[in-house]
Amino acid sequence: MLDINFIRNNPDKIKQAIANKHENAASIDEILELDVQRRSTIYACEQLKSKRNERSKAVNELKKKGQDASGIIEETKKIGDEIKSSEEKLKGLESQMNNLLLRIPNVPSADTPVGKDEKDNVVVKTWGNRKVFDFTPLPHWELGRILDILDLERSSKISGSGFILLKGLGAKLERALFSFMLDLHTREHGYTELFPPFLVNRTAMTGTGQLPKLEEDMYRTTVDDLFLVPTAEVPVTNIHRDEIFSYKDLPVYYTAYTPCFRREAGSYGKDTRGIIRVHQFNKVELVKLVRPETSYHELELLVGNAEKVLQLLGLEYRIVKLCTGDMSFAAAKCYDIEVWSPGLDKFLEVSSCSNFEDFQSRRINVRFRDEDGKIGFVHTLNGSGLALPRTVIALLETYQQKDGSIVIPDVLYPYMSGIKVIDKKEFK
RNA sequence: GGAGAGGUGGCUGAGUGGCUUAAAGCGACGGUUUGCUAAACCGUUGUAGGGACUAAAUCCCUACCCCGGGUUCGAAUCCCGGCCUCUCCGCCA
Repeated sequence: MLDINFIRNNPDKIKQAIANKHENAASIDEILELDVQRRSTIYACEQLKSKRNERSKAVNELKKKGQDASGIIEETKKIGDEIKSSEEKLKGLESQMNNLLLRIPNVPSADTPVGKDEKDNVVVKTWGNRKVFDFTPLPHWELGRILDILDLERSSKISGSGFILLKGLGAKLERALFSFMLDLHTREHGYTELFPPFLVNRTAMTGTGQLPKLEEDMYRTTVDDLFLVPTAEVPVTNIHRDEIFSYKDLPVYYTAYTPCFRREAGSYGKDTRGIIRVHQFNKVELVKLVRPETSYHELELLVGNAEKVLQLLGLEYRIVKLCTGDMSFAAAKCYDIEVWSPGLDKFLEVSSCSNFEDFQSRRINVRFRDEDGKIGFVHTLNGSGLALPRTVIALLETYQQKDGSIVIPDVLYPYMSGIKVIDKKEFK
């Protein structure tokens, strides 16, 4: 959520930013109009309350002296009625304004390229060499079928399409990967590991910005109005809601593994083969709460932490700076990390690392007190470190051999009980 | 799920309708004293919104004792609803 004072002082800047994100800017003028009404109503209402407080004291004085106060009481009753109607009016104005404010996207950072869609993103880095095969590399779903580690026919039997059933060493590889990632981020990168709830309430979902805009993309339990987490960002960022940090306690680095649940409404027919786009997947998330002046530096560090996973796994990737049109609702700046898939012959997004500045912290009311005792909103950041299915795709496809077996990268040996190759018994 | 108890400032904890501007203590911060530390003593101590002006400082007002309603001239206090915590019982991995 943007600061109403900021909107009041920079309406044109914000309208431009919204246009660059391809969202509807019409509500800015409406918000400003509501704000004027709101403030004059507050003023009127507080004048009345002040008057009432004065009268009540006078009643008490008279009663103490044993005098009759019925005149003042009658008069003050009327003030009470006026206050009530004034408060109702104010409540209406505030909820209208708030509803509009919650739907205003964040303003992109100054160095974010202005653009329409993913074609206008800018590649800022590439890492690793293109793997050369002396045979035609298979896509992961073929490898998964041959090795009997991925069974999409049976997962659709129990859940439907877009759900993954891993078997044998495929299941073990999944567990190995997120354990490896968590250990890397906690041991080498200074993150504290969390294991949060997978169901969260509506307030948490609104705090990080998934609601109200993306409700149709979330799985919701109707009886209790709880949502299955679409990313660990939601529970983790919301942990410190309504808290004030001491400057001594910042920055805060959290990492968490969770499954992620997404209905992917509106993306039917896209990436339907294999496990490129699924309704449930595993992910290790990185979340930071930092001082505002450090947040852009922290974003670079966070991207580096996520990259490290791919470097250690020896997988080719590139980093893309997203343009205004391709960026998410809440982000001010965003890098995507894309891993190379030899079987699909394209890059796949495995991480999206964003600085939200104070957009989320305003919604969830997370602040800090600096050395001078001044209070301000923290900046929040997050990024995947990494999302599992596409990492698995790249790993299987990159390390496949002619007979379909998979060579495990050595950093994973300890997590695979020393197993170095996934192969089908028939190949032995 | 049943029965009971509770939710007050950074923390502990008083407070049964106006003498509360929320007591007291602890902590934190500042000062005095001190070779240093400690102790003692003195002082300070929340958040948000609105206004005085354009900004900062300052001042004034309003709100906030879990949340939302209600009663009342007046609510931390009384009433109703909700959420959460604790204890016991039941059920359960």
